[in-house]
Amino acid sequence: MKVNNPLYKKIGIHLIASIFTVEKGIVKVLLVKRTNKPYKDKWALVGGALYNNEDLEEGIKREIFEKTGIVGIDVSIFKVFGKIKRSPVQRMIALGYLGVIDANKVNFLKQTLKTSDADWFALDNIPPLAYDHKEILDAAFNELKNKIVESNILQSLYPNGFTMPEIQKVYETIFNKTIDKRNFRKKFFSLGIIEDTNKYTKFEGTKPAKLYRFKKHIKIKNVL
Amino acid sequence: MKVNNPLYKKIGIHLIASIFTVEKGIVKVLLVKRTNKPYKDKWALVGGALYNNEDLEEGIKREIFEKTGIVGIDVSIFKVFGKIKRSPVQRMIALGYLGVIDANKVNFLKQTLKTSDADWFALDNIPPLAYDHKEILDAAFNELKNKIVESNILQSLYPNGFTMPEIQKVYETIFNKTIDKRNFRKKFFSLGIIEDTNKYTKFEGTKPAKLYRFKKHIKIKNVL
DNA sequence: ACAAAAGTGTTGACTTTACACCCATGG
DNA sequence: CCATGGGTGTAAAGTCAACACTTTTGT
Repeated sequence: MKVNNPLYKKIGIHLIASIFTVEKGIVKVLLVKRTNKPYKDKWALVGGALYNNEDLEEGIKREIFEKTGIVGIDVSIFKVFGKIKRSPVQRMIALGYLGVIDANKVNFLKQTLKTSDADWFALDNIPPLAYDHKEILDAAFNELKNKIVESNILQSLYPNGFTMPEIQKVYETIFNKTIDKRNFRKKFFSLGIIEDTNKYTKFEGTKPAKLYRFKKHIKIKNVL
Repeated sequence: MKVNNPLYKKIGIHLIASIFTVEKGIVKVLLVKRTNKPYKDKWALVGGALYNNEDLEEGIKREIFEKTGIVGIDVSIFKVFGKIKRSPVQRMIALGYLGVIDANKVNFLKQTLKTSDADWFALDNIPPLAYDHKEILDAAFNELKNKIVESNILQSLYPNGFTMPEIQKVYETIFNKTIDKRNFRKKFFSLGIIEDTNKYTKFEGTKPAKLYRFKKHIKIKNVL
């Protein structure tokens, strides 16, 4: 069978990742500078167009690799952006992806075939972005706030475990408010997504802090 | 600018709606029988391919109209289905939509240019479906259970208001369990999405039941 | 007057929030 | 010995689940 109706042609899929990190009380997102038209020399979220011979997951990972050199990052889809003119070239539907990594444990390329620069940007200091990427970024940050409550999305920030004070600070940063430490511990532990190691390490204080880690497999809560 | 990379071509978007109704304690979904290849003469969810000159919302409404004659139905996107071989014709990404209407207040066409039949099917009596529509339907029903908890998605079932006993029955049907009526009233009212009318009507009993209605503007929590 | 469904409150279990002091370590 | 952040419990308020009787109407 062949597709003949011209209205069905010339549609593409953008896979666009908002990759966040949290550092010293600041949430940052990874942006790259484009070298190609359209939006040449503009900053943009990491991503690009899906190939017709790859699955979505493959596609977003390939795009992240091509534009940053980063491999092994977990991202998940959270929203669809479909306005007719969101791309000036041809009709493109964007699938928004969300991920979190530790800026200190990842190396990314400053330049690739399609980018001339890459960097972390604090959310209150975002330069003008290509396409509708600002809208996508805002939606992604909003989704991040939902996701950290009952998932292990922060696991990639702490592959080797974390202390309560430090992860509490991440929550406080993302939610932009302070949380009582006794209540935070009780709640966070009772979610059942973390477990005790028997190690200790230091965060900000002089007293060693207990090290926790995310459980490997988190069961997703069903409404029913 | 032109798109040259052949890997970017030959991708299309399916817009696929799972349209539910609830009747006499049974949840049903609207299916249509296809007259075109592929999956000729198979039952399918309502939907089709997006045109490159229409917004997503326009597209799904056009598809619903073309395949059923129904207008004015509200649907919202809930998930993306992107496996490479989900369509045998060419690469298609499906956007899954979800809606609810009252089967008694809507008329749909048994035949259209692209369908030879249409009907409501109880969820435990679904025929073999085209494409991956069974998977889409299952995901949609699951999403329906989430959505009815904190949205006015059932509004279309009751444009003129509803009584507590009748809407409780809808909840019990969808969740397939009984609910204490005192607790149901308290919870449902406290959600803040409905309001009192001062009318009364009859449901199953002889005693008139108070009529409630959904508030006009509820912000709906979308998963996607 | 009776059948059938509508309507209404209270209690105990559990969850969430607010709040203050001692502990371990490095300098 | 003191400064710094790490670590801990309890009580009050709010939320959720279980449970039984009275009211209104049609026949």
